[in-house]
Amino acid sequence: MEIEKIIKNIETNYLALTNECRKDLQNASRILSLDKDTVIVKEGQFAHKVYFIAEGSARSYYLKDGRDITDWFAFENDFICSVNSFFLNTPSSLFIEVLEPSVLLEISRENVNLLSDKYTEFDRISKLIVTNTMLRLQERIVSIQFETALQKYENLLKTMPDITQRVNLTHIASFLGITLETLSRIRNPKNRI
Amino acid sequence: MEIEKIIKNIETNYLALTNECRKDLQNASRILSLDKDTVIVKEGQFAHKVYFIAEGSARSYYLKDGRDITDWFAFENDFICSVNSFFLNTPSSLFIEVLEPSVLLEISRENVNLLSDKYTEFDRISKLIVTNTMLRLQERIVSIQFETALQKYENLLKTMPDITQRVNLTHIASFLGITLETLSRIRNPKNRI
DNA sequence: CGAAAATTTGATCGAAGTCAATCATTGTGG
DNA sequence: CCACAATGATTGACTTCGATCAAATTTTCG
Repeated sequence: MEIEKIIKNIETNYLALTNECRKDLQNASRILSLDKDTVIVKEGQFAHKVYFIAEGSARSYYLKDGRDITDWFAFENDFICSVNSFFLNTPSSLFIEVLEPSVLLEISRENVNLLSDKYTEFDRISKLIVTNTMLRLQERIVSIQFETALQKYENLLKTMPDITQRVNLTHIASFLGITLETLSRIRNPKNRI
Repeated sequence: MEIEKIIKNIETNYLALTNECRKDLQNASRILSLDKDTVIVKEGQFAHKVYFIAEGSARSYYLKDGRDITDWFAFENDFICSVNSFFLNTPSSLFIEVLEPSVLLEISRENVNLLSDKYTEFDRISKLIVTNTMLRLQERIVSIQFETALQKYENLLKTMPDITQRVNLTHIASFLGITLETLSRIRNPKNRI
């Protein structure tokens, strides 16, 4: 996939850019074509890049008492980064890995800031992403706090219907904050009655 | 409390402003002196104001199956707004009420946007607030998902040590996603052993 | 094909929820 | 300024959802 096409996708999914901004973004970006299971960010690293998923999928995860907990999934046209490291310039508490063969667009924080300062449209896009993320986190808190395991799962399927075909259940379970066993039982209609 | 003092507090807690920006902010703001229990935002309203707490405290809450669930607490030098309504211009899903006699600075979204466009420092402050909120939500998800009721409570006390003196336990319990009864048992050292 | 990984199924346990009653605190009107 | 509602918090008995531990089964892939 060529960089022009990817940037066009960003524009259709977020906001249109001026020609000049588009050109600058192109020069500030790098395409990564990655195999399944490639880890692109490790815990402890300073992770000052953000990734746009052109093709494939990725997840961020952390280790809590040795257990691998998925924090976030990203699919086509989503952005993903190590939030604390990218925004606070601290060592990453997250890992990020690609879940399928994927094509990503990588942009550094430095370039994001430069482009945001130079182009209002770009600043709008970056604000939009942060705001949307904040709102999704808000909704997720409500979901985690007051829904049963089944409701959480059904909720997830509403926003990401094909996730079970693309991501293994272990990751989905940890994302939902339930065990793999519970998720398995929930998915079996016999156990619902 | 005078508006100059309040804006000075915003500056010391966030970022310094130029004289011109400070003056514009002053003209764009309004002071509210409110009694305990005053509801300043109701569900269903378009709530395009953000409030800075100069004195006192406030909470946002929503009704889930008729139950009053606290979504967020704000104390001195915090900002609070109905996130979905302010950022997406949708009817508020939240109520906001003052928990103590309070002094708030009210600024409209329109003015926030005007000031952000005009002054880079102001834009930085607004980005800072959104980013910090996002990071706090992220941490809260981890806390909700993997901690026991006791750990959640102790966690809350770390970030807001005087909360139990200022907010009643019903609100604290719903904020933590536990029942009032559980919170009460947790707080009694006899039940810990 | 066979080993490793992923998922399902079963049995048991425990943290926190629910329902209900009691106790404590606050605040208002007579 | 007390009395007595009203609100807020505690305690108790019981239940339940989902966790844990363990084993079996299915799928994936070299």
